[in-house]
Amino acid sequence: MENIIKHFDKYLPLDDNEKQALTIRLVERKVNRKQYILQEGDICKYFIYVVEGCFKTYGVDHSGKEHNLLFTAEDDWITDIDSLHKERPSKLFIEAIEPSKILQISKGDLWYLYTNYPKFDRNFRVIIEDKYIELQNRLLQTFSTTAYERYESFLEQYPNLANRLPNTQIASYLGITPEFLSKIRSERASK
Amino acid sequence: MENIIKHFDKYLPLDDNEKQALTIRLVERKVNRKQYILQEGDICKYFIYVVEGCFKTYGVDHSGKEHNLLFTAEDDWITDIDSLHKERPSKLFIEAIEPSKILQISKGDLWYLYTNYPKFDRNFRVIIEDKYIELQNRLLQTFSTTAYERYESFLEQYPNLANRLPNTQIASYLGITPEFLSKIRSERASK
DNA sequence: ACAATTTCTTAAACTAGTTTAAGGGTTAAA
DNA sequence: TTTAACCCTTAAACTAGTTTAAGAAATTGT
Repeated sequence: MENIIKHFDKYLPLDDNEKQALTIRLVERKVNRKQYILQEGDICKYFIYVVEGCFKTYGVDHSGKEHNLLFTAEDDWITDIDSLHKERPSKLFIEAIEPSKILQISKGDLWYLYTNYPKFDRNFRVIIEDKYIELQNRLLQTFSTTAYERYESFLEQYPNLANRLPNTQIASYLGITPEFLSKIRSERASK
Repeated sequence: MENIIKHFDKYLPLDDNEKQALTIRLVERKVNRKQYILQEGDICKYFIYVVEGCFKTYGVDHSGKEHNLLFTAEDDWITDIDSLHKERPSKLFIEAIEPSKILQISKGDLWYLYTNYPKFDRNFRVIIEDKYIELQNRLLQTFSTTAYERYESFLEQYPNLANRLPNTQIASYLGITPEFLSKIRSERASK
């Protein structure tokens, strides 16, 4: 629980009341590698804080291929906002790629915090704004750079994740096939 | 000003105090076709509500090509959240593609509303969540469909914009060249 | 420690989308 | 009402990235 309190210090720090209100509503869970915390068709019920481990969020296209939208590691939040808010079936899978520990808060509890402790409205507004920025940069990059450049900047931006993830997953994140990533890597290596 | 009040009715409706606090902080501006309300390198100063007209938000790659991230028409919001929040130079251009009318609120005034009228924290949280969902769906689609499919679904999703925009702009939004869009269109027509 | 599964690489044939070029059509401003 | 700027289309040559296939290497569960 310490981690998540420290996490909020980066935004508007919580007072004791707010800390208490938050912590009694968080449920800790352990998640195994390859275990799903959300599957396509489910209605997403939780906003989730990752204490340790790593998750991938992906969609599956009509030919069955997976496309990684994002990775989420320690001290970051994950959910399907679309499904959580609109209470409609998710189009996404969220799967642990390492043994992980999470803190989850249900939609009802989160709504309770929003209406009774306005600071949560503020903090989650900023958290989501940060995620919006991340996504916008990713989209811009996807349109305006080659796969080679995207791989370079992935390595720079997530030096930490690059070691922990199989190349198949990175390829899916970059929007290319693992075979082509392999080619990029061998070109890179010969320099 | 009526429009924007009605707009908030879709979220948590504003009471008279809040309406007043908002409207005295909004500045109305007319913007000509091809006029910028944000240019690369600028620090974005406003959160903007589009009363009428239409804007494109795009980035320019190292070879000078434009890539449209999104279009924003009536009764929608536009800004560069990244630049506005972090006060760093924007990577984006926001340009009117029709003569337009906007209501702008400065960062300082918006922050004032956030801290003194918590309902704005709430409402803007939800507005940004909706924009996040939009962007996420767009990214997923970009990865998992062909240009042909993307064009089809653009026509479905924005029947309204399809007539108002030149094909060059649509191509840039779809992430393809105008020449290839032209090919897609002629294939479509021959069916 | 072993068997099973997943992952990585290479290479050849292929394809979706780009580039370059050129002609004709439309819009907008002087 | 002419000129400039932009827009749309077609077509041929090209290229970034895919597909298919197959073998070797690394991880993982038991």
